[in-house]
Parts: sequence; structure tokens; C-alpha cells
Amino acid sequence: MQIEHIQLILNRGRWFSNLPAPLKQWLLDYGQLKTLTAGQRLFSRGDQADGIYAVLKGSMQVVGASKFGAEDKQVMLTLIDPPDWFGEICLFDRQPRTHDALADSACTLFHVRQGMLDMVCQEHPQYWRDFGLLLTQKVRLIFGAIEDAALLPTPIRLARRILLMAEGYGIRADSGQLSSRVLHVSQDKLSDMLAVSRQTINQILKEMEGEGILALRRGSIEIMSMDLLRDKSHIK
Amino acid sequence: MQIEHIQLILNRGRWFSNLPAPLKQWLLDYGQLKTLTAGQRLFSRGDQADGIYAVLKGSMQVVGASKFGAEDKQVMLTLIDPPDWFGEICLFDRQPRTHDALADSACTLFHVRQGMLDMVCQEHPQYWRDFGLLLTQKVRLIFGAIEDAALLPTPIRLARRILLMAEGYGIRADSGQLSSRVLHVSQDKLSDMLAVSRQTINQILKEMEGEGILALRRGSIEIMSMDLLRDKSHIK
DNA sequence: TTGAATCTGTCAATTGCCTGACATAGTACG
DNA sequence: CGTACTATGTCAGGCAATTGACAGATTCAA
Repeated sequence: MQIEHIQLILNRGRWFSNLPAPLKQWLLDYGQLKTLTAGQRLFSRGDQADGIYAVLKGSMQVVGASKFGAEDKQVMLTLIDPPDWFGEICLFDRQPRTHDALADSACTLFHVRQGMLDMVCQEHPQYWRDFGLLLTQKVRLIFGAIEDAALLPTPIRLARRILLMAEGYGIRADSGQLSSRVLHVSQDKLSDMLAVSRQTINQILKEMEGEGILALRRGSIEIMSMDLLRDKSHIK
Repeated sequence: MQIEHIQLILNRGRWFSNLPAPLKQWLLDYGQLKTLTAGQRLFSRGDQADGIYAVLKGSMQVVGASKFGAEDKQVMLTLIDPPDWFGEICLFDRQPRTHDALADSACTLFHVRQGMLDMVCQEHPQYWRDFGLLLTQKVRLIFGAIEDAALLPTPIRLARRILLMAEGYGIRADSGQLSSRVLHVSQDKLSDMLAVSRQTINQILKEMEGEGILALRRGSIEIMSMDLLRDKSHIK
């Protein structure tokens, strides 16, 4: 993949596009490409961290697995699409990874190693703030999701989640631009994301299909009316 | 309050106690005391941020309020006790406050203004990393809470929350030391924290009282057996 | 001291969601 | 090409948690 192409993809993300030019250039110079096959594991919870990643192609899923009572539930799965970054928590505290990261589909990642990051932050400590911005962006998203989970009925939460996914979780540089109408996500994964059963998700999706908001396919969802979806989400 | 006393309190927190000495000193020099009466509001969601706070005396509650359907539910309430800090998200991104902050009881806070923090970070940009550590500490706690909420049955979640509160959320410098046996929290607030109804909380607490784990009082809970509580939490 | 407010304790009725089960339809792969 | 696998769609039974209601207890303020 050409460096210009990488740059083009990354610049679509709000975080990267607002970075100071020297740091941008530095990341482009010292980052490495890494490819994963579908289902391949990148790291697991508890692993020693080694840097941060951006998704250039395909998508990654971030999963918190449970070991309680021999069950194999998983939770708070997030799908990470281009051009978003992940793995930045450990950058600061050098503690182990908090989640598992797996390739949802065949992936091309952009990897910047911990040692490299340490170097550049040693030389330009003001960059710590820039990496902090990556963190706060994610923290604000999480707080929103937590409140939704606690306060809203499931159908509205689902509508909001679909809306968020379609709009790139609000962290795209071109936020005003037209959003993607087709989401490649199974009902099964949606149920993991919202921590409700697949049956419940299916029932609500069917309702929304009946209301002309969505069209359901195998492994994907098409948004038929952004306006109706927004209404359902109770967002102005 | 004497500066030595402030220092003594703050040093009990893991974040502050591990700070580089010059930053510690600087915070002590430029921070200001602020007192709140019980119930007084410090800031609200959407407010322009002005720096970070530590609780020296009393306790603060951090609340996310809802405006959905004219209901007045509140969620993800966290009680912040001495010597813990809050308000650090906005430090990085200068965005509005994500939550409301109110005095749970009469409070003495230690306030370091945004302008001051900007100054010191301008001069010593490596301090951004130290403030980032405050953020990651909180992010890791939140991830834990999210997983618990999604995977565990309510009685276990409640046991874990009580254990966490008793142990200062694991962010005390003296983590090995004996934990507080009496928690000053109403059942009502616990229900907000776990996003379940007060009745359910009461029922579970009564069960735990019957098992000899807790003793219930008006406005407070005494832990009778840390070991039994840990068993109930399924934590080794 | 008396009334208001807050917290605790408990009940009954209701419901939203889960578990489990099974049928169908696409997709991948030998 | 047919078998195995995965995802969707749907039903019924059961249960955990919610809502609503009310009574007693403690604290606060007038």
C-alpha cells in the first residue's frame, strides 16, 4: 500500500487529521503495515502492550470475554473500521491490554510500536497530549453508551447504536458528509454489543424493518431512511 | 487547612503519590481550597470546564442525568471520596463537562485551575503524560464496571461494587492496608450506581445481611466479613 | 414539638427479556 | 454437488427486575 494512500485513509479520522503536521509525518514514517486474516487474533486481554494500531482496511472487533461460571459470554464488542485507532490506553500506563482484539474480516492495520512512540514522546513530550486526545475521544463515547444502557429502552438503544455505526461514531473528520447506508454486522454481534439476546435484537430489527427504517439481509443491515432512524433514536 | 495536611491526604492516592516531585509541589503551590455545602452543585454537564479537583474532605457525587421522556432518572453515579481526583477528561480536549458534580456531604475540595494547568504543561509538556495516567486509571475502572454490568447477575455486581468502594476503587497508594468497614451510602444511591431499582437493591442487601456479610443501617452499610464479601464477589 | 422530608422495608401485579428449541435459508468447502 | 456451517426468523415458558403502593423509622427544620 502506498504511503499516500495510507495518509489519505488516516486523514479521514478526526484525531489524525487534527494532529500537528510533524507528528503526522512521524507516524507515517515509522508505522508498519500488518495484515490479518479473518478471525485472526491480534492481542488478548492481559498481554503486554506493544503500541497502537489504526485500521486501514477490513474491520477489527474488540471483545471483553468472561470467565465467570464456565460461560463464554462476550461483551462490549466494538467494531473498528477504517480509519480509526485503538490500543491507546496501555500507551500511557504500560499495563496489560484490557480487551481481546480480533480481525472481523481480513484486515490491513497500521502499527506504531511502543518503543517508537516512547522515543518520539521522549523527544517531543507535548505529543503526550495528542495521544491523550485519542483517549478522551473514546472515553466520551463510552460514557454516552453507559448512560444509554442504563436509561433507555432496548429498541432506542439499538437505533442509536446503528446510527452511531453509520456515522462512524462521530469521530470522522468529514462529519457532515453522507453516511454509509449499509452496515456489515450480524445480528449476533449486535446482541453482544448491546448485551441483550440475539432473539430480542431480531425482534426489534424486524419491527424497524416493518416501519420502513431498515432493510435486513444476511450479515448486513441497510438503512432505508436516516430521518426515520433518527426519530427512533430520539435525537434531534 | 495546612498545606502539610493537604499533602498528607493527597499522598494517600496512588496517582498523586507517584507523581514526579516537582509536579507534586507545583500542584500544592498553585491549587486552591474550595468548600461546598451538602448538595451544592460544583458543575453541570455541558459547562465550560475549569480545571481538575481532588476531594480532601466529605464526598462528591458524579451524576449523569437523563432528559428522556420527562423522566428524571440518573445514572452511573459515582461517589468520590478523599483523596481522589476528578474532572480530568476536559483537561485534554477542552470540551464541555460530561457529568454533573454535586457535593454529597459538606466538602473540602482542592482545585487546580485550567489556566494554571495549561501553564505548567506549556513549560513541562511531559506532564501531559502524568495527567494521562489519571485518565487511564479511570478508564480501566469503567471498563471493569461495564463488563460486570453486562455479564454478571445483580447480586454479584452489588457485592463487587461494595467491595470496590470499601477498597477505594483500588486507586489508593496503601492498597494493602485495612479497608474501611463502614460505607456511607444510601440504598437509593446504590440503585443509581448499578442502574437497578431500589427495591431490588434492598432485597439483595437483606439477603447479604442474612448471610452475615453486612449490617444495614440508615444511610450506611457496615461490612461484617470482608472474606465472605469477597466470596460473594467471586474474586480471588 | 410538630410537620416535612428522607430512608428503609415489603408486598402484589406486570413485563421485558432470557433460555431453549427448532425451522429455514444462505454460504463455504470438501 | 452435496454436506456442514452459520445466520436469520419465530415460538413458548419462565424468571428476574420493574412499577406502584404503602407503612414505619429516623432526621431535619420550622
